[in-house]
Amino acid sequence: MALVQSFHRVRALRHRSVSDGPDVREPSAGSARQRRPVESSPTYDPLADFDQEILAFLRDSGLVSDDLKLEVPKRPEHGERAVNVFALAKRQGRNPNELASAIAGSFSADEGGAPKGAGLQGVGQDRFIESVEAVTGFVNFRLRYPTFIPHVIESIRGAGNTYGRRQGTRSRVVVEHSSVNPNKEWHIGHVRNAVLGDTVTRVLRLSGDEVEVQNYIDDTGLQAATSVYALLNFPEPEKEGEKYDHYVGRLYVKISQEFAEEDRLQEQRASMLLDDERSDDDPELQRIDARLQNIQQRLQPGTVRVMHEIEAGQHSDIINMVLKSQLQTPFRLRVYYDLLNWESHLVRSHLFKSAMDLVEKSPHSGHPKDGRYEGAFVIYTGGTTSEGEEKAEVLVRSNGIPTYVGKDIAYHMWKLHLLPDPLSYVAYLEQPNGAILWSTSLHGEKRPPVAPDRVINIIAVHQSQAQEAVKQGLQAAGFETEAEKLFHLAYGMVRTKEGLISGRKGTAAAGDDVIQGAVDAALERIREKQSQDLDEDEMKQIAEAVGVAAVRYFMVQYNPLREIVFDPADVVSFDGNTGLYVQYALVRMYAILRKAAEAGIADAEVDAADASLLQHEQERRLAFHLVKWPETVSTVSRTLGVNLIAEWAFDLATIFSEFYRDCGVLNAEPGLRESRLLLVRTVRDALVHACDTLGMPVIERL
RNA sequence: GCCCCCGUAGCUCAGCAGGAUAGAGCAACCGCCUUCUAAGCGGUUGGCCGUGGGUUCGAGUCCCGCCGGGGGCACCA
Repeated sequence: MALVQSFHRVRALRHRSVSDGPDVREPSAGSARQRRPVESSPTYDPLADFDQEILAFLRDSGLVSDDLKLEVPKRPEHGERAVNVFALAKRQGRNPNELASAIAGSFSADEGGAPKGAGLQGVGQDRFIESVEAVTGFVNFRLRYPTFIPHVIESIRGAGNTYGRRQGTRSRVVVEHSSVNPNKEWHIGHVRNAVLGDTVTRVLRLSGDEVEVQNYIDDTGLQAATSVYALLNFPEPEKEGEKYDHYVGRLYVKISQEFAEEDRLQEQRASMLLDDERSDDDPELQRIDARLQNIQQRLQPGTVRVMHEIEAGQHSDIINMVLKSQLQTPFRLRVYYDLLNWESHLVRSHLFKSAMDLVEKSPHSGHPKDGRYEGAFVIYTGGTTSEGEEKAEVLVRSNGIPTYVGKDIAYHMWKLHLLPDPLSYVAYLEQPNGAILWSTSLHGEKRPPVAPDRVINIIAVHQSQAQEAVKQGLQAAGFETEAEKLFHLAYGMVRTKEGLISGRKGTAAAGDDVIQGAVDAALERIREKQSQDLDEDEMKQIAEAVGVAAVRYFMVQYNPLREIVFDPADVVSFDGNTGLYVQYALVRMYAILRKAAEAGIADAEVDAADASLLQHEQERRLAFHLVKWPETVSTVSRTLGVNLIAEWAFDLATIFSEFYRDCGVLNAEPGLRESRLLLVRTVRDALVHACDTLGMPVIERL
C-alpha cells in the first residue's frame, strides 16, 4: 500500500521534474503558481502570514505532497523558518539533499517578490520570503524584513489586547484551582496552585476561550471541622494584627498535634504495660491514659460532631470569616475567581444521591453480594484484580458512607452538567478588580445549564490516581465523551530544603509571609538605590508591584509537573531570570517614551514613522520574537505549560536589552528616531500584554 | 510488590509534536556607566542530557530494562 502510494508520488513528481535543479527555472513552474489568496480577514498573526507564503510556495513547487511542519531554526544563519525533508525524501526514495535543493531551486525571488518598501499590496505574493536555501536536508527560509517589520508593527497595533487570540471557535472551559481547605492560612504550595490556575485562565481567555474559574470550598471536611472545634472550645487571644486565617490556623496546628500524638501515646502505653515493674496506678501511665482519653473521648467525637453540624449548615459564620481572610492572599496576587462551590451545598442539595441514581442505571455499576466489595455500591472499571475479581471502584461503602471518589464523581457530574443543577447562585463579594465573586447557594437564582467543553483541575500530583479514578468511573457509568473533557493539571509539590511542607505540622511557609518578604526586600532595594525622585507612596506602590511580580514569576517559570525546591532567597532575588528583569525592561521602554514626549516628539509623528527603516540586527530580532507570541499562546493553551509564557517575556526583555545597548533611540537621526520609537512602543505594548497574561503588575519607573 | 511523575553545567531550571553545533539564570573570574535608569550589557570557566539496550536517515525527546529522588497504591479525605 505504502509502496503504491509512493510510486504514484514519484510518477507525479517526474512530470514536474522541470524544477529539479537549482539552476532550472522553467517558466511553467512559475506560472503554475496560482496563489490562493489567504483569508482577507486580519489574523494578526504575522508569522502565520509568513508561513502561509511558505506553504503556498511548497505546494506550488509541486515537489511536496504532504504538509510539512515548519520549524524555527536554532541558528540564525539558517533563516527564520525551515522545513526538513528527510521523511519526505525517504518516502519518495530520493536523496534528502537533492530534494531540498530541488525545492529551494524552484523559488525565484524576482517573480513574486515585491520590491523593497512596496507596501502591502498583493497579500499572498512573496512579500515576506527573501530567499530559500537548501542545506543538508533542510530548506531554509529567510524573512524579508523591510516588508515584514512594518507588517508586524501594524498587526500588533491592530490586534491590541487580542494579540495572540486564535482563529476559530470559542470553547467553554471550567478551571478549578486553589480549593484550599477553609481552616488555616495559605502556604506556599497553595500559592503555586493559584498562580498556575490563574495564569492558565488568563492564557485561555486570551486565546479566546470562555473560562469560568471555580474555587471548591471543602467546608465539610475534617480539617475545617477541626479548626472550628478548636476555635469554639480552646480559643486563645489573637495576636496583635494577626490575620484571622493565621489565628485559626494556629489553633488548628495545636489541636492537630494532639491527634498526631495519639499513636505515639498508644505505643508508649503498650510498652509500659509490658513492663512488669510498673503497676496500674503508675502515675506516668495514668497521665498517658488521661491524655488518650481526652483525645479519644473529647477531641475526636467533638470534631466529628462539629463536622456534622457544618454539614447541617451551622458555623458558616466562622468558615466565612476564615475564607474571606484567606482570599486576601490570592487577591493580593491578582488572582480572582468566578464561583465558590461549597461542598456543604453539594451535600445538602442531595446532588450525591441523584448522581448515584444515575450511575445506578449503568450496567457497569452494582452491589456485590459477596467478595471483598460485599455490601458496597461499586462501579466496575474493567479488568480483574490479582484475586480474580472484577476491578471496581467503591462509590458508597457498605456502611452507607460515600467514598471520596464517589463524591468526586458526583461533583464532576455536576461540573459537566450531566444532571439537573439543584443549586442556586448568589453574589458573595466584590473582588478588588471589581468583579463579583459568586457562590453556590441553596436558595436564590438559578442559572441556565451550560455544559463546558473542557474541565481543567489544578490539583497537586499526589491526587493523580484519584483524578484518574474519577475519569474511569465516569467512563464506566457511560459518560465516555464527557469524561474525555476532564483534564488534570498535576503540578509538583513545593518543598523546602528541609523537606516536604506540611500544613498540619505547621511547617509550611505561609503564602502571606513569602509575599510580604518579597515586597519588603523590594522596598529595601528601592530605598538603597534612590535612582529616581520617588516619594514614600510611590516607593511602596512600586515595591508591592515588584514583590507580587516576583512571586508570580517564580511560580510560573518552572514546568508545572516539576517539583519546586523553594528557597525564599530565590523569590527575593532580583537578578537575572526573574519578574523584575521583565519589569525593568519595561521601565526602560517607558523612560524612552516619556523622554521622547518631553522632547516634543508627537505621537502622530511616531504613528507615521517608516518602520521599514528598522533593519538593525537587534531590531529584526525584536520583530521576529514578537511574532512568536501567537504560537506560544496556542501551545500553552493546549499543553498548559505556562512556563513558556514567562520564557517568551524573558526572552523579549533580553533582546530588548541588547537593542537598548546597540541602538540609541532618542539620539538617532530624525526619521530613524521615530521609527525606533514606534518599535519601542510596540515592544512595550506586547510585553505589557504578556505581563497581563502572567498576572504581573507593570511598573513605569523604578 | 504494583502504578504515576522527575533525573540535563557546581546550584536552580528551559528544551513546546524526534531534526542542524543541547540553552538560560545563579554562583566564580575578567571587563563596560561624560551617552535613553548598570536591578543592565559583554566575555571566560563549566555537559558521556542517571545508566544499559532498542526503534529511526536522525534520540535529551519515543519504547524496554536497571539505578536514584518524590508521590500514590485501603470500603481514608
